Parts: sequence; C-alpha cells; structure tokens
Amino acid sequence: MSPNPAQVAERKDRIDAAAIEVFAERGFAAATTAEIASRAEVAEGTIFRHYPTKKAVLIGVLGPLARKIIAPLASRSLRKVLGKEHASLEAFLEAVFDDRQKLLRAGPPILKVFLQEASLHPEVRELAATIFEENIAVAFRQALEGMKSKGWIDPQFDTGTALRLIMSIFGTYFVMRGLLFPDRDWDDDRERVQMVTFLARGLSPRQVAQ
Amino acid sequence: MSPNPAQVAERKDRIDAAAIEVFAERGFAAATTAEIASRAEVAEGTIFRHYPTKKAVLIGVLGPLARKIIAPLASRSLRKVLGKEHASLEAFLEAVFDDRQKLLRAGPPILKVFLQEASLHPEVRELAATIFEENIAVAFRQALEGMKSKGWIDPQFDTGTALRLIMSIFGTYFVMRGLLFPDRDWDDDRERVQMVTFLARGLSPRQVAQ
Amino acid sequence: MSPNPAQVAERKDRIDAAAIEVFAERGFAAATTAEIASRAEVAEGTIFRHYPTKKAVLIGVLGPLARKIIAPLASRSLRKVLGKEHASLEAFLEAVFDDRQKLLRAGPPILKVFLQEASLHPEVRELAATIFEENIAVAFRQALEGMKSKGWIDPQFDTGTALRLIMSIFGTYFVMRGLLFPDRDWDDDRERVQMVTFLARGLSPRQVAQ
Amino acid sequence: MSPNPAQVAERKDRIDAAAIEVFAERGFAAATTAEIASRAEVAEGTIFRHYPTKKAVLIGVLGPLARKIIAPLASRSLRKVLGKEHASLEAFLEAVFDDRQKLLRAGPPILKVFLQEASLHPEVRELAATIFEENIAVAFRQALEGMKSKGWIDPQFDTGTALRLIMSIFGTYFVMRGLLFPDRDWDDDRERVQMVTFLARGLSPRQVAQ
DNA sequence: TATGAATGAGAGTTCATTCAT
DNA sequence: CATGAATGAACTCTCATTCAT
Repeated sequence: MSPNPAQVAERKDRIDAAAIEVFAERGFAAATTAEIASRAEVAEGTIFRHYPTKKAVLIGVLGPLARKIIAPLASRSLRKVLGKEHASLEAFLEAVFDDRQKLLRAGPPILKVFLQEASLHPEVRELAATIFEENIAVAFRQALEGMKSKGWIDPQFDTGTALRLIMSIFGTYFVMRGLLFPDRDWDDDRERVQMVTFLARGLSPRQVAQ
Repeated sequence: MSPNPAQVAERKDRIDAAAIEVFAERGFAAATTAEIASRAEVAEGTIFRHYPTKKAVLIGVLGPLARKIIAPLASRSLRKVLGKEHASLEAFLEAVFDDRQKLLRAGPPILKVFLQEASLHPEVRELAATIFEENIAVAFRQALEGMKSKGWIDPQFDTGTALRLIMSIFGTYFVMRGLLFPDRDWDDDRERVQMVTFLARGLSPRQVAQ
Repeated sequence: MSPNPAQVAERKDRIDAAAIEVFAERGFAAATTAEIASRAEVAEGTIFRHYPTKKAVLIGVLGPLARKIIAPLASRSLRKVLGKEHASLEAFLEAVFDDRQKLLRAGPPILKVFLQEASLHPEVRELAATIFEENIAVAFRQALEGMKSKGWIDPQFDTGTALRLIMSIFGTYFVMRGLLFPDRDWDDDRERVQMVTFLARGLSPRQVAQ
Repeated sequence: MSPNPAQVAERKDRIDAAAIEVFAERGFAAATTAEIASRAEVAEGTIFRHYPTKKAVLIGVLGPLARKIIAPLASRSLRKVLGKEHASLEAFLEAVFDDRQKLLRAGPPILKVFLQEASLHPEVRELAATIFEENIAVAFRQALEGMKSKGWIDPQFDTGTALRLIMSIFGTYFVMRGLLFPDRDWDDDRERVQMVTFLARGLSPRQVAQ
C-alpha cells in the first residue's frame, strides 16, 4: 500500500547524493536545501520528510554513506594487506597507497565534506573517528603489530603512532593532490616511490652497522 | 565621529581581530557581520567602510594578519634553523617542531580559518600557498639542501617532497592535537621523540653496512 | 482497507473527536491535520475523504458533535427546570447553575472551541447561536415567562434580556473558573450562593414596602 | 546620530498598530508578519528589528498599548466614579456603563485580541489580569467598599464577587453587542436601563418589609 | 475507501548591504 | 569616517492538500 517503497528509497538516495555534492561544493553553511532539492529533482519539502533539519541531513547522510563507501573499500584493502604475505614493508606500503588512491577516486565529495565540517561540528568529528576506528584502524593496527613481530617495524614506535605517521604522509598527499592543488603538476609515481621509501626507512629498525 | 587617523586604524584592527575570531569559531559562511561588529565594539556599518563585502573581510584580513603573525615567527624559526649549526638531523627536526608548536600557541584562530576555508575559497588557498612559500618554504628548502650536501638527507628525495614529508608529519599532528581532538590524552614528549626519530631515519641515507 | 460501513463510521468518529481535542488545545489555525490524524490513528489523507478542507472539519465537526453533547444535556436540564415546580426563583436558579456545571464537566473541549473560534469565523458564530436557540433558549424563555406570570420575575425585564442576564452571570463565572484561571482559589459554594442571591434579587419585582 | 529617533518610534508605532489590527482580524496564529509589514508600510525585516519573534510582537504590543489605551480611560472613569458623589447605586452603574462604552469605542481591536488569545496563551491571560487589576480593579473595589458602608450594596457580597457580577453583565453585553452579533437589532437604551435596574436591585440590600 | 509520500506555496526569520543622518 | 535602522532577498521549515497505489 502507499507509494512504491522502492521509489521512496530511490528518492532518498537521490537526496543523499545531492546533499553530499552540494555540501562538498559549498560547505554545509553555504549549502541550501533548495539546491539540494533541485539537484535531487525533488520538492524542497520532500527533504524534510526524510530529515527534520538541514543539520540532520548532514549527519544522517555522512554516516550511512561513509559506511557504504568506506567500509567495502576498506575491507578490500585489508584483505590485501592482511591476506597477502607481503614481501617487504615497502610492498605493504605500496599496496596501502594504491588502495587508498582507488578509494579516493571513488568517493571524493564525501571525504571533502568530512574534512570541511570536522572542525566545525563535533558530531562530524566523532562520526569520522568512529568510522575510521571501526573500518580501518583496528585491522590496520593488527597488521602493524604483525610487522613489528617480523622485525619490519621498530618496536619503539607505538602502533597507534605508526598508524598516524603513515596516514599523515598519505593523507596530506591526497588532500593536497586531490583537493587543494589539483592543478599543480604532480608526478604521482615519483612521489609514491619517495613516500614509500621514506616511510619504510623511517619505520624499520635502524640498520645496525655490523 | 572623529577622522583621527590613529583611531581609525585602531578601529580597523579591532574589526580584523574580531573577524578572525568569529570566522574561526563559526566558519566563514556561518559568521555574521553583526557578531563581528559587536565583538569589535563597532557599528555594523563601519565594517563596510573598510571592506566592501563580507568576503572581502575574509580575504583582506587573512593576508595582512597572516603576514603579521606568521612572518615574524617564521623568520625567528628560520634564524634558529639556518643560523645555528645543528648537531644532527634529529636536532634540526626537534628545533623545527618546538618552533612550530610555539607558533601554533600564538595564532591558532587564524590558522583554523585557513584550514577551514582553504578548500572552499581558491583565493584563500592561493593566499596560504603564497605566504607559506614566501615566509617558510624558500628558506626551509635552502636548509634542506644544506643537509643534503652534508649527507644528512638522502639526495634521492626531492627537496620539495622532503619539505612536504616533514610538514605532513608535524602538521597532521598539530591539527589532530590542537583542533580535532584536543581532549584526547596526548603525550607530547613521547610523540615528539617518535616523530623526530621517524623523520630523521626516513630522510637520512640508508646506513650502508660498511 | 475494508469498505465495512461500521468501520468507516467509527473512523470518522475518531477523526471528529481528535479534531475537537486538537482545536481546543491549539486553536483552529494552529491545529494541524497531521496531529488530528495521528490522534485519530488514521492516515492524514483519510481526513480528506471525510471533509474537503480543514475548515470543513471545524464546521462539520462542531455542529453534529454539539448537538450530540449539548442537546441531550440541555434537554435533561430543561426537564428539571420545566418539569419540576420550583419553590422559588432561587431554587430555579440553583438548579440551572448545577445543571450547567455538569454540562461543562462533560464537554469542555467543544465549548472551548466554540469560544475561541466564534469571534473569528461567522459560521461558528451562527452555528452556536442556532444551537443555543434551538436547544436552550426556546424552552428557557418559556420558563421565564412562566415565572413572570407567577410574579417571580419583574415583567419590566424583556424575557430575552433576562435570559442574557442569567447567562452572563453563570457563563462568565464558568469561563473564568474553568478556562481562564482554573488555578485560582475558587469557593464554588460561596460564589454560587452569591450569584443566585444576586440574580434572584435583581430579577424579582421590587419588594414594595407594604 | 543615526536615523531620526522620532521616525524610528513612529515606525514602531505603525508596526504596533498594524499588528493589533491584523491580530484582531485573523487571530494570532492566522496573522502573518507579511501582512503586518504591508499595513505598516514597512519591510518585513523591520518588524524583526523591533521584536525577536512574532509571538513577541503579540506580547510586546498588547502590554504597552493596553496601558496606553486602557489606563487613561480607566482613570477618567475612576475619577467620575470616585470623585463625584453619586446620587444612587443606579447613577453609579450608569456612569460605569457609559464610560465603559466609550472605552470600547476607542480600542475595540486590542480588546478583541485579548479575548481571542487569552484562552490560548497564558502570557496574554496574565497580562490581561495584571492590567485589569492595576488599572481598574483596585480603585473599583475601593468604590464598592464605599457603597457598602453607605448601605447601597449588601455586605453579604464579597467585593471581588460584586465586581465580577457587574463586569459579567456589562462585559457580556459588550462582547455580544460589539463583537459577536453587531448586526442584530440592539436597543442600547432599553438594555442599559434593564441592566442597571437589575444590577442595582441585585446588589442592594433587600428592602425589608417594614 | 484508506494510505502516506510528495508537493509547493507560503510561513517566520536571518543577514549582508545601504544610506540618511 | 561612523552610525545603526531599514531593507528585501533568500533561507529553513511547515502544512493543507493531492494522488498513485
């Protein structure tokens, strides 16, 4: 009974997608529900049948969509990372980089929204932290622990810190490369080599001169 | 009331300071000229005698203020970095870290504004890039070149890349520590040691067993 | 779902009852069809199968419901008033007061709606006038005429005026007591005595010193 | 400095007057700020420089305006009532009636608003009670006490009750006559005589047959 | 007949900007 | 140059009403 549930869901999906787009382009505060509605090809009032306020759109769209996009990609990544026996720390890091890059090509607008709004809305911050923790950090730390015991990573580094170091290098690169200065000349391969070399060298125990 | 130039300038300074504060707290789009005016203890109309639009306030306040705050601190930092002969790459990196940390304690609101608005306004992005380039990057690269020739940094790293690697590690730490999760437990000393160790090891040429 | 006529009627009754409730609480303009629907446990659209517009709900609900609630109570009252031979004007007025009070305890929401909307909607005004006229005034006037001929009521008072005088005193008391200031301390018995004494004395022919 | 304060005040007065008008015609909930603005010949935004919300317009306009209209008239009335030595209770009541009637011709819209909104908004209710108490009731009760001691009013009536009885009779008449059924045929003089006779007779001590 | 998602006109409110003083 | 009241366009949100199911 009542309008086709599939259509209802499809409409909500269109609203969510449009919202992410507009939030990414304009930022939350400058985004208007009118524009979201028009991109979703939906009446403005329809948005408010699905979310009580504009802010609820932000929160309600970020969580589920992030899980839909990040979770599957993250688990693919982790299968690579954990499943395969990597030949070396470098090989592991290369795999991580490549995977992250694919992830970014899949869902950049939502990531932009996270970056833009995190410092303004504590809810977004916590959401991002939770999603990261659940989908990435846990398994990643496990992998790093494994490498510590193999002697690939210096045990003097706290696992959490090591994770942050890796993420700092790759994350900053992706943010600059993809969001801030996409028009600069980037030599991805060259940068990747240097980052991986640097990370591997930095994390591995000091080669004692023997 | 009075065209006294000193008063006029002082008023403008109050507007600028108030603007930065409000932009940092609410973000550009959610900031209101009314709040800026009230914090500056100035009539709303007065803002528009100094800037034609709200956006002009953002741009016009970011540049000069950034130069006023960042330039002096940056040059102090560079004098330390370039003037002193550091005993090692680690010593250099430690000095950089400590200096950056002081800088952040001095002017966090303006930095928050840069971070928040960079992805939304190309002008801000370019401004930040220019300021960084002029005040930090040039001299910093010089220092890095010097270390390359001393054999402290592996010449396989492009100087620009090396700079970005260092900034990635420290920058990400400061953003997380100061802006995103200031309430988590942070052991600054422990983290600093690990970051410096990691950076030094990662950048220095591989210790060839000899 | 089912065109079962009993269910249909029952649903309509639920809508009517819910409508009166909500109109009484919020006033017609601030009442929403959504709230009426939810209290009636009916879909919002269902309301519009029974009434073409929200205003039609008001009008269409007030008349029949008023007749259902007021008419029976009023006729009970009139039987008391007309049927019994009262010992005095006071006794008659006491009976009226007590009866009115019971009536008010039975159907206050609908009366509140009448009071609130009468000044705004001519239809409601006319409806109230008609119901009052048909169910109360006619018989009441008859009773008053009887008392005039018994010499209990001064013939100088027009019967309609006398009716209004009685209704003014009791009505104002009930509105203040029940609707406007229910939280004040009211000594109902004391007030009743005074009102009845006052009314009786005011209406009865001047006691000529004999 | 800044726009002429007299003009500002005049504009606010226009808003207040327009608000009362629209509230009286449509009721608070159905009144729109757009209509108030257009009648006041003011931009809609201007209303919100004077009042934070529409509800604040209601409250903020009712109080001062009521004091402006009711207080002077009430005091005039009271001077008549208290200053003059009335020849009889009837004379007193006639004076009251005439005075009230003038008051009603002066400010009916605002009174309509009070009547309409009192049952919906406790603030309005309290406001009305306060204004009535301060401007009318206190002095009126004094007058009634005086008449009790003169033997014009039966001391068995509580003064507050006597006040209510008088107000019930006159008030109900004015509401029906002016607001609810202005189009009926009303013989004001005839009604006045009857009300005054009725009130005087009802309140005065029973003429003991001697 | 009943449903309830969708609609869109219009509500109250905000705010950058203007301008008479 | 400073003021701050006024503006009105644009915003978020509400709600009676419609209509495919």
